[in-house]
Amino acid sequence: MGDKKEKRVTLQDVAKDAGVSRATASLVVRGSTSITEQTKQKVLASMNKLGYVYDRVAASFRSRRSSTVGIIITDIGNPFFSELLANLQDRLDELGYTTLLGMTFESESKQERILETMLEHHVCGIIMAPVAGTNPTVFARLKQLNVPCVLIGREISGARVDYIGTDFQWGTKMAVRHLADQGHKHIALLGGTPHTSAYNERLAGYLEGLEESRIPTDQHHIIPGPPTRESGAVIINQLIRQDKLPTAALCHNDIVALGVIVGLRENRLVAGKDMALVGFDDIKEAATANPGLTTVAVGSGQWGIEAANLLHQRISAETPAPAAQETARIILPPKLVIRESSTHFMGVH
Amino acid sequence: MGDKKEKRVTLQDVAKDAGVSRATASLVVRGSTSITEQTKQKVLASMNKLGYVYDRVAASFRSRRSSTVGIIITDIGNPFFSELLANLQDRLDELGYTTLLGMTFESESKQERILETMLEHHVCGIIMAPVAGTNPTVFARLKQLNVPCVLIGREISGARVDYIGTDFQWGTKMAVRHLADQGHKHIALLGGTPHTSAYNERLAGYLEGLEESRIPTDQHHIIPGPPTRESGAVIINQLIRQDKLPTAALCHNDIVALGVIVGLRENRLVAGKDMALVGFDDIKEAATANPGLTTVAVGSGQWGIEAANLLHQRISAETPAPAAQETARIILPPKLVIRESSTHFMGVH
DNA sequence: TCCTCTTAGTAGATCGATCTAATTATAAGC
DNA sequence: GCTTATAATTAGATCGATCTACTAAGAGGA
Repeated sequence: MGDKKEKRVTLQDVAKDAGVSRATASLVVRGSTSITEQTKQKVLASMNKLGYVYDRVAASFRSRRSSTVGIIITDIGNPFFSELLANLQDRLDELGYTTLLGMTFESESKQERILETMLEHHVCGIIMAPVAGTNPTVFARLKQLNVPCVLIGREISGARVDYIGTDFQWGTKMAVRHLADQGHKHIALLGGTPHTSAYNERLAGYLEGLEESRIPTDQHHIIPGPPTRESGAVIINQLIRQDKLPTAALCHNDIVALGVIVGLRENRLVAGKDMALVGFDDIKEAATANPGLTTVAVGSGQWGIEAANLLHQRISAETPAPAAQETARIILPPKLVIRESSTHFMGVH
Repeated sequence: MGDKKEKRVTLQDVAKDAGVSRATASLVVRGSTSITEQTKQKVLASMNKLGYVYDRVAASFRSRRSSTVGIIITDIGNPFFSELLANLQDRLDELGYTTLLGMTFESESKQERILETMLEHHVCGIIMAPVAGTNPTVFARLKQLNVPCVLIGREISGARVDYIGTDFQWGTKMAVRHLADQGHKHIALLGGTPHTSAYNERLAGYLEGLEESRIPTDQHHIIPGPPTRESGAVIINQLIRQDKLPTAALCHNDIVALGVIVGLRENRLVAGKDMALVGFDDIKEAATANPGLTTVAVGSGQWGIEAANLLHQRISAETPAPAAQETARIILPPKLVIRESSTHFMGVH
């Protein structure tokens, strides 16, 4: 009958019911140690009785702190990111953070809008896979506002920010040498967004690997492209039309490689047999694809956990001298996982 | 030198600089129409000059409103959910919402904790794929707190909440009939979490399809299991050990089907040839798998968009009489997508 | 007994926007 | 010119928890 005003239950109400002050009730919700077990129970009982819901908005408004973390990724359509995100989110959850999610779809303007909104929400930290060509000034801004930030997978030159990634160069070199060991002389580098650290490192590793194997580089076999399945298929069709098909290819990542498999199939060619293939990331699908995809495993799940831990450390730190703080650079070692796509070649080298 | 206090720039500061009142400045940030272009420009200029950052926390604290929406999914490891999430998030972004993300990994206690935290954050709405066996009282609670909620893919009996899904029963029936049309008499139903609406509907469609095709049901060919790749492989190995392999199988979803393909391969059997296979969802991988996976497309992307639109509508509505409100039930039609996995059977029926 | 030290609890100000209700400028009608 | 209606702007209260600084009550030591 009397649901007139429907006022929210506040700490004030709880305190009154429990016969303590608002401040004491506040200390109870925050788990302060300087509260007797007895009063604590009294307050908890009242909270229960009245159906109290903690108001994080009010709390973080007053305290100028929050327990929310922003995660910004380019596109969850790539399973690499879903696997990363699952672990990241899970770990952040364990650490007591709530996550705000943003997806940029590789658009810098979208990224800036998302960042701005997250700042408006007072996130206490940000974990992001930056879009290609991100303006490093945004990181200066974050530093100025004292919001720690961890980059994953892509470094931005000029940004003094924590970074988690793998040794793309070494991983790529391993892959090239593996293909060279199989006798390949025509090894392409397919896909990838130029002007990103992740691409440049791969390119360097690719060139280095070729050189060490004394294979001349062929500019026609270095074909960048968006990191998508479609892109892989498109590139293969293009190579076939130009009659420039290499005997082996190193793909920017696994989904590009999976696209390449499809592109080959469209042309009645069989990945692995007609062309050796190596991917990058080791997403789940790589193991179950047909043929099984040889790939450079980077441990995406581990990245997520490390990123969460590192950010937590930054947030928890007192940061008395934010300027003097060293940035961390966590490089997880890549590992070549050999499957059928690179070991069943039946063509002519 | 003088970065002593580092006070945040507030609307007050902006107002003073622009020579207007705090209230006016507030109206400007909110894009009120009853502000002259002239004063608006003055205020915007001051905001720019002082580097003002809108404080959404303070705003939503005062207004008891927020522009954040909670998304709760079970596991982003399933590409079905990543595709859904990408579209959902994108649409919500367009509508001006920020998303809080939670992952339950099918744990009800986790789900309850996540929900609670989101309520503490004053989300203005929730979109969720509920875990199996979700207690309907949580929805009553949401209704009481006046937080609209849209369920996706799973209905909870007893919960009067909006729902978006597909006609699982019809989709499954179509798939069974397709297999029956190919001459199959032993069609299994593999994977899926019992006691969920999504499973029950499929089961009903499966039984109905068999009946219409005058195929007797075989309890040994109804094998539930978690909706994961691993599960698909495990089930197949189990069937082979028991020498109960059907000639065709309808899988709970695509990743189970992909797991089945792997399980078959482990036993030197070829999906499509030795056993016909139909999945559910039509994730991207279904098209590029080998063999291409016949599946029931449900338009996951569309679900996301519809869910966002519906929630937006609920949030925007005045909801003068929340109790009288009808719940929406949006059922997007499923579509059978036929690929090689169900059309190249070479065994004995 | 008196003083100090620690522990448990509290009063009152405060964070920064938005709300309500009122005020002042501007236009419109006669 | 004067009233009335409408548009533009504003003062001051307010949301609910946390913070700062303070008090009260015991504990322990000399």
